[in-house]
Amino acid sequence: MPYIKIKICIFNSTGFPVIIYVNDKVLMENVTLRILADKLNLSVTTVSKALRDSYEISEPTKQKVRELATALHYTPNAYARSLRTGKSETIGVVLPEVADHFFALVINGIESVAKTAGYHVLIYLTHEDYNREKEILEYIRKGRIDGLLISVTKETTVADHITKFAPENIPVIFFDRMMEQVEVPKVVTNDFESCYQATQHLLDSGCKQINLCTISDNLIISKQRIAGYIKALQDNNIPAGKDNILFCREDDNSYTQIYNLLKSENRPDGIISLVDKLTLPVYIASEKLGLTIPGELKLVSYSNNPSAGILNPSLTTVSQPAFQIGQTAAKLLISSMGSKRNQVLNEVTVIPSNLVIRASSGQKTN
Amino acid sequence: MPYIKIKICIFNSTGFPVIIYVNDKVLMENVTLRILADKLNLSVTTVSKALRDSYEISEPTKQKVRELATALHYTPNAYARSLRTGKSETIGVVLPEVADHFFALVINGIESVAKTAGYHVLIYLTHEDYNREKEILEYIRKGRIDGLLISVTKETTVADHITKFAPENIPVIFFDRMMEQVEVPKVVTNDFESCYQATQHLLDSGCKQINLCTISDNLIISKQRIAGYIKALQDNNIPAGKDNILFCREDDNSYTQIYNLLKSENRPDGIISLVDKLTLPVYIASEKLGLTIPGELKLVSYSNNPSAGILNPSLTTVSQPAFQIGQTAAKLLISSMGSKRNQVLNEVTVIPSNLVIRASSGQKTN
DNA sequence: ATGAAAGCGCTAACAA
DNA sequence: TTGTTAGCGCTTTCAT
Repeated sequence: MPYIKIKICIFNSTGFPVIIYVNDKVLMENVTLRILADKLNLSVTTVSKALRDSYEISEPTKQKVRELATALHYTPNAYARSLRTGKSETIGVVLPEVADHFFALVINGIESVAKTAGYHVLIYLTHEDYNREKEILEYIRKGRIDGLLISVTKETTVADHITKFAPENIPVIFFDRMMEQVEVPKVVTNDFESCYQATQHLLDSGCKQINLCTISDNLIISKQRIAGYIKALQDNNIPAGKDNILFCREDDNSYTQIYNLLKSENRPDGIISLVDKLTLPVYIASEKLGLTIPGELKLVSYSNNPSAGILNPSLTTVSQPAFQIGQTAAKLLISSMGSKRNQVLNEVTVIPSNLVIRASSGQKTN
Repeated sequence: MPYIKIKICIFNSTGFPVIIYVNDKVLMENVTLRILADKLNLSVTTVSKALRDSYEISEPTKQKVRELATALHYTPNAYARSLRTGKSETIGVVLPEVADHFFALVINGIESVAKTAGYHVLIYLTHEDYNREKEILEYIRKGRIDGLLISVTKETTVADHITKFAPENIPVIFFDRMMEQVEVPKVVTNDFESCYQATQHLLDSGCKQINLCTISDNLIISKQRIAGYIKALQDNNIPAGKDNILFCREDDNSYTQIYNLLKSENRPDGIISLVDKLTLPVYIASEKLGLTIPGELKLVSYSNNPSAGILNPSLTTVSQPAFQIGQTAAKLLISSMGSKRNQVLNEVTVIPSNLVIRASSGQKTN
């Protein structure tokens, strides 16, 4: 016997399917409050209130409504609700890059909080491009998000595109890469202190000449780290100059630069790497040159890479509280979205980084 | 003279600010089509059509409308438009983890395509938790997204939560971690072939006994890689058994397991690591045991880590086309959202992985 | 305790 | 070429 399938679709005025029958069985029905109301002989208002557990509605009615709603898999239409209430239960996250362990962990933190609080997370990547950042903010400023978390690009120097969110009543919070001149809350880590601490640690381990390796950039966080490094040296009466800082431009061959540094006459006996990706080059260059770590060269690196402990020798790191930064920023944002039209203050939350001492800095074996 | 600031806000019925005056200057006005229409003595319809460059509207009118719109920074209200059209210009991405270089690159690929096509990207993380995946899909099924890109958790074995999207007319596409039984397009890489190729490569380099190292899991992609490995051995008349596969459970100390393997009587002379994070342990264990790579042990690893080339010796990798997978999946999704109610076919797009031969597998010096 | 009516801002069918 | 009208699905007064 041949199988005959009859499918009937009923569309609404917009051309959207409302009911689909397949062989007389209702396959899908776009369940709205209206439909629930009709089936129960109630008004839309009552159903709406019942589902939101209003005190105005009697218990038996609520019961009936809830039952039917779950039976028909009712889910409120997000657009309609948002249009009416002006809220979207969505927070926007704008950041330079997601293929970076630090930012990835921040996103995890944000997402965990958002999920718990019932918020959705829209993510936009700037790829360190200021124009793209501007474009994105323009694009999401109206109606898509209830709040914004942002970590600016290295290029960002003016903040017009960010301050525009205030009049829209969309709270903004900076995380990690903030702009001092914008009066919104900021969640950052203690870059000055952590680098001061790292420097002091190397000095305590016996280093006489410590170099900094970084990628050239304009970020406040880099400047603060450098300042912390210089301050620590000064406090120990060691002259510090710009020539002790190695800027490895991203497009250059950073390995060669590091190799040359370690090969030179006055090579350092201590290195602080401000970025993760310069760590491996230091290890390999040292091995090539027969320099032992931590014997002849001590190393500390900013890193959130879980393989730090497994390197040989294990790597002393300054590890940033990425997950907590994300969590904290998200919590602050969500609570400031709750308070109606109360612009939150220009407060800075500092979550300290951890100096995790392992073998590469010489105070611990293995 | 004291500075007096007078701020007047006018709210609409919902309690939202419509106009804000500060000292008689309009600071903000929630610009809608209605406001544009009133100021220009036109109807809302005309303005709407003009802004969408309709052929029905005269050029001078369009001109006027556009001018005022940009002058007042008009942006259409996304909720209202979505409610009316049933489209949100948003695609949802559900995946296990973002702090994983592979997935991070996939997201970059998706985002690049979405951005170009004018789509927003909602990201949800499952953290390998099936229940969370189910919850998330339930949560976004109504009205938030126009299309879904998903890579399932290791735990996911049933697909009810995914098939529910078809009747909502929301196209779904799998990327990387797909489910064979669900009839939607899939974008994957050639796991069987790539592992076959890696195995053959090691055999060609002179290996007699090749072991596989992986984390125990149920993913199809892992099974396919293992199958490819076994097939290659068979094709070379080498017996292959499960005992040549080392399962490093995530919670165990994988380093110790690898160390013991390399220390044992019948240690392998070739290793294929199916996951990035087992690479460094192999390097370190070899060094501890005085085994030279590639002399006594040849190594290939699945990895998207950019530092593969910088390891010593440089690491031969199977690198997955993560970015392209993201791009392709997003393109397919967007094109299938364009075609009205035409369910796309159950097609599988395979984007091949690359075997990047470097020093660790012995066919290349340096 | 329940319901009628208005309207969020937009688009689309249908006049004029 | 422009305007009138209706309505997407929901929440929120304000009756009843």
